[in-house]
Amino acid sequence: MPELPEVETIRKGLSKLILGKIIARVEILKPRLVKYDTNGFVNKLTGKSVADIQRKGKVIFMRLSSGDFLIARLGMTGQLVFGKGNIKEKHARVIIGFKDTSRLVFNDTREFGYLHLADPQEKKRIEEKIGIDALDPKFNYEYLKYILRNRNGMIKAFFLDQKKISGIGNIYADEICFDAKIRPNRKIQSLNDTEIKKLYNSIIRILKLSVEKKGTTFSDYVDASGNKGEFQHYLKIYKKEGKPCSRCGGFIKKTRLAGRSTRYCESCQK
DNA sequence: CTTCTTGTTACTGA
DNA sequence: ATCAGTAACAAGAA
Repeated sequence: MPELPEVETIRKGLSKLILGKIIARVEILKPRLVKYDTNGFVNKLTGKSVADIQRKGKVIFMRLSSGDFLIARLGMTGQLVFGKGNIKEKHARVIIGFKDTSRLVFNDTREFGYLHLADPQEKKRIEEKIGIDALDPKFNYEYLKYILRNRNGMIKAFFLDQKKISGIGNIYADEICFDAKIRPNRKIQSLNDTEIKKLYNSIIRILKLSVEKKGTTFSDYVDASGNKGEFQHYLKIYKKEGKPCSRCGGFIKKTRLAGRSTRYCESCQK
């Protein structure tokens, strides 16, 4: 579920809820979802606290008081929910209990996400493998044009590839293409400067608006306090197949692209 | 029963 | 080397 706006909402929420709290115990319910060794994971967390929380693309980096990083990848259905007392979570995979008895629970129904403890060198290495964050101030129109040069895939596949730009997933890729009036299957080389500019503006507009609305809740996504997002009420194309296009009344078609379901308006997206 | 799902990676073939 | 398509991880909804 979580793409950039959802992960950013979680990051902001956690930053208000857990910074400085001393970790008293760590319960690993699904060892497979902890990289890499279970004992080291518990030992390196116990007695430490989270000093600050960063994000790049869809990845959360929690810097510990020790200097190590607790890295969270949420996959499709991962959640990081803070709570007090006993929370009955059916799909809890890791529970981090704080000294004051509050706790942070990593839930993940489909188990595609994982937690990872890394020293500063490894954290840097992981961070460098991820492309520029789509809301990084350094990501401007010239930057997008630069990373698109010499490429010739379909624009949506490019957006989904986290090594080029990070943070855009299947929902926002379709919403961005719709907003820019560009078909998701357009070849990169066929895009002129005006179209690249429109795509750039749409990336920023859509992602910022969704961060404002605290992300999209379709099924699993909740923020660090367990609340749903609001951006699902603003979606224009995702899951709208069969309905008339809100912009032009045209037919919204569903296809498959880069292995993912893809929606676009046959009339106003060129 | 089937097909679908917000992510990522490995593998295949072109 | 680059690109497109598929399966795999696993669980649940329709």
